[in-house]
Amino acid sequence: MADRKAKDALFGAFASVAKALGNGHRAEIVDVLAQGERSVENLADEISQSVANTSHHLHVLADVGLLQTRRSGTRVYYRLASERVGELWGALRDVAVEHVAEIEVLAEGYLGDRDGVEQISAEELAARVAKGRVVLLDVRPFDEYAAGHIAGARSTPLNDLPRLAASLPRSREIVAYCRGPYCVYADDAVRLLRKRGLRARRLDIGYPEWSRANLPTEAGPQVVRSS
Amino acid sequence: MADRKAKDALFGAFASVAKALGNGHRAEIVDVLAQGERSVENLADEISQSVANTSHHLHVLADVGLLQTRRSGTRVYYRLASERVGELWGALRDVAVEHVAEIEVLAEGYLGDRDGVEQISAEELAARVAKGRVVLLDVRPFDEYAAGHIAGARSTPLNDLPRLAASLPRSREIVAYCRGPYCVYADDAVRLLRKRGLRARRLDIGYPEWSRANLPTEAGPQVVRSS
DNA sequence: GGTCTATTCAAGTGATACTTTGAATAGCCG
DNA sequence: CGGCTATTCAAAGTATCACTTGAATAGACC
Repeated sequence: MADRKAKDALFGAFASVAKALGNGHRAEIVDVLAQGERSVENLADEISQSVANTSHHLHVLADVGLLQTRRSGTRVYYRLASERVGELWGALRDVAVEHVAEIEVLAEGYLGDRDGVEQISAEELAARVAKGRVVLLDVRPFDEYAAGHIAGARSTPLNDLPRLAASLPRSREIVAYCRGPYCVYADDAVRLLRKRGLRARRLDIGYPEWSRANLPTEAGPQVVRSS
Repeated sequence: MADRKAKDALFGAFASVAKALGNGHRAEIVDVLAQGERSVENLADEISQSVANTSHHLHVLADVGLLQTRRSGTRVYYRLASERVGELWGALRDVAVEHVAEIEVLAEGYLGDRDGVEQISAEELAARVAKGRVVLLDVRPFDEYAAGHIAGARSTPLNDLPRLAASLPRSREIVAYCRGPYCVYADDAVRLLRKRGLRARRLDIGYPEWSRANLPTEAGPQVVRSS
């Protein structure tokens, strides 16, 4: 084949995208950015890295085109370059969960024992929300809620949950959701609510997956901020 | 956060899948295996690498769980661990095409000038096949055709095409397809047919994408082998 | 000018990735 | 069993890259 070199170059370019995602910190960055844009400092804090190092990783992702930036005053905000990048991240995570043996163990190590954290599927939740049978709590930080949330959800950041738990109805089931299937927030929320005797489950996916499935969403602080 | 280490480990495991795909040769291997299982020797030949090196790369992919093997006599056959791996590869390629700037150039370098290689979308083809308006040619190697092909397609490996071109009808449009949107076979076929004055276009995707879209397929050499 | 944020640079650290070679293994065939 | 083939393994060679840190710089705002 005369064009072996050209073929290698083309597939090398395809592989460059995978290479950019092939680092734990960068994977985490993409996971966070799937919730919405973030400043460098904010991201650095989220992934527990120095600003310089975070900036470096952001450039690796931006150089292959996975991220875009916006400047506002002294801050630079990064976001996923398109919806498809979020889909790719989701596909990558799903394949990892299905095929990487140790993930089950690592997930339990991070999320804790999931006995007692019952899950509810997106289909079932969608049906129940439509019938008004469920109190739906978005337990992510408020900014992420404001950037977009499941239709009908109420913002209840994890910090505020202990205070607000008393006001939740005992007669209806409570469902909590957060960033994704491997985010701790909803698990923690469910454990807290159950300890107080409330009926609570967590959605088995997060907001980005819900949104990508074209299920109903809203944006902006339309529901009263819990503060 | 007390569980920073656990979180790093979990996301590191997610990233390990991307790392495995982060090499041109391995990306090419996955692309080939999306057509069906292959022996090591066969793959080595396809990607123009030594058997030992190919075996090494196969193990990298198999170690993270992306591939599975089957032994038959003295040969070992590798295949994608699941349909989802093929989807992941497709998502990766799509994101690369959309966001990696140089891919357009590299693709032209490999596929050649695509003026004169008109494309047809899957939707349009599906409609036309249903109405019998199209002669559909699978220009991949026969084994891949036998493993699965678009319903109604005829196997016409590129090598055999010059000989068979004369028997193709001038009254109907001819559509060729192959392994994927960045496979040369269909482009070469269209150029050859056009040179002979036939009306030919290429499908803008390949068999794996068609199959994943749940469009009609068949398996086995049901249509007479062109040989 | 002073402050804040982000980027860049230089440097250290450590290691990893890819390929080739030659030998070893495992199964087939006569 | 002995010879054959296909694949794997181990080791070595090669090259280079990846990640992190701390300090310097640049740009924007007040």
